[in-house]
Amino acid sequence: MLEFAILGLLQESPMHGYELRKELTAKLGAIRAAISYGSLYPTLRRLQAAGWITEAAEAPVTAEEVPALTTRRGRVVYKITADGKERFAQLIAQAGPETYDDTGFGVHFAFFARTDQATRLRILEGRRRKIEERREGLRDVLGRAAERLDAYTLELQRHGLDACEREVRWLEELIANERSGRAPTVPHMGTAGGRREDNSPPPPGETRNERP
Amino acid sequence: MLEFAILGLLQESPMHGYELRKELTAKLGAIRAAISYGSLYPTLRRLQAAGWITEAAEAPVTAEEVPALTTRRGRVVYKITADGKERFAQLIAQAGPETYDDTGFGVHFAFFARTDQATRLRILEGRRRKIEERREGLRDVLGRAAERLDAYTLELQRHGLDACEREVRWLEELIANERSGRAPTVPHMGTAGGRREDNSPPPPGETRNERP
DNA sequence: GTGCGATGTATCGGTCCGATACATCGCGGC
DNA sequence: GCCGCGATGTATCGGACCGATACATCGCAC
Repeated sequence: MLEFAILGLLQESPMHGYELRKELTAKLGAIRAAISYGSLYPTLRRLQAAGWITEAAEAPVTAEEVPALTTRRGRVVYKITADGKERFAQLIAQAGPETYDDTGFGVHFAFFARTDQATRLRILEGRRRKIEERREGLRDVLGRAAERLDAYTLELQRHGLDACEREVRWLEELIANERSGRAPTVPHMGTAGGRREDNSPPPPGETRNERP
Repeated sequence: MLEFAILGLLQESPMHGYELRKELTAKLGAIRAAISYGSLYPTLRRLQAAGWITEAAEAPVTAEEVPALTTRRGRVVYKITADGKERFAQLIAQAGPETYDDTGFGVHFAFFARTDQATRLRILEGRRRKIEERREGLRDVLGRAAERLDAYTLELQRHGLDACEREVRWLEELIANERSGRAPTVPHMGTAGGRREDNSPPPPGETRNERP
């Protein structure tokens, strides 16, 4: 998962570890807490060893002011390689079961702008199926095993069931949108305050403004 | 987390691994997928080594029919010890930051029937605080960094924000209920079909019917 | 000039997952 | 009668990721 996310982000622009973590946190904030350095740095090393990314030594400020007084290790900027882009494409294409669990789906969804429509559809439907299964499981427990469980556990299940039903509806809308051409923008099902003006969806596909 | 859940479940009745997993799945189905044997069995061994649980060898059928033709290892039933109960109480009392993350909170909540009211309140409020922080983070991104992100990422954030707002409301109701005496039963905020008849909440505290 | 919060890289132990292996039991079908 | 097969049951191994920790630098306010 981390591998996927890093490869995806580095396609937008080269970055060093710290920056990568911040961008990751911003992009994936909805689905998981900040990612740990304890996984980030080892993963970067692994990707580098595999040849998916390379270390692009940061040109120190204006290239002549270099203090060199200190060890001057400084930030290590990583950029994606051609092999890395290929790898990313391959990771998008192949969908294992982990593609549909909470984290896996979230990460894939976050990079939908780099995913072709057919794959987007496949992932959305796979996720829906998975959530529907979870929903049925919860309904079963709430129905059949209700008397075996205490009131708090039951309340937890109800809340979970509600979340499942809500997500299924969300996915339905996304799938419908996807089928009929245009990009996301579910019509604000929440109570969440004011949706800001424009937000016109870009055409599906490559969308993000690459920084030069 | 697993340690906590196992100790909690074994207080209700002795069980063997497989059964433990099923009960765990039923009780925690709302917050996480089935727990893996790859963590369950090692954890059982760890708990046993620590003296929190003991192996209560299953009396094989009628105690004389024992075939012994095969290795006859069979199921290993575990029961909690006095130390184990003490440990569980201690785990409830001390709340680290992990008590408020998705999994940690869910597991604690699932055992609220064994938790005193003051602690329940503390955990609910801690969770609310945490979710409010996540919510603010998402609002920030949606506000400040909106133009830097593609339409899909934004949609993901919106969905996440919606979930946060929903959970905060849920927690508010639980907290209000908790303060004014009686147990859970949030008034069915969902579209979720028919709530079955009674469901009268038991008084807070020990509630679950112990199997003899 | 000095302290302090943000920036930045890095490692270590521990928890948990997913895949895999293997044995037993009960039951329906042939 | 016996064969297969799905549910029950215990177990290990490699790998992913986390949380704590350590340490160095930079910019800036006091």
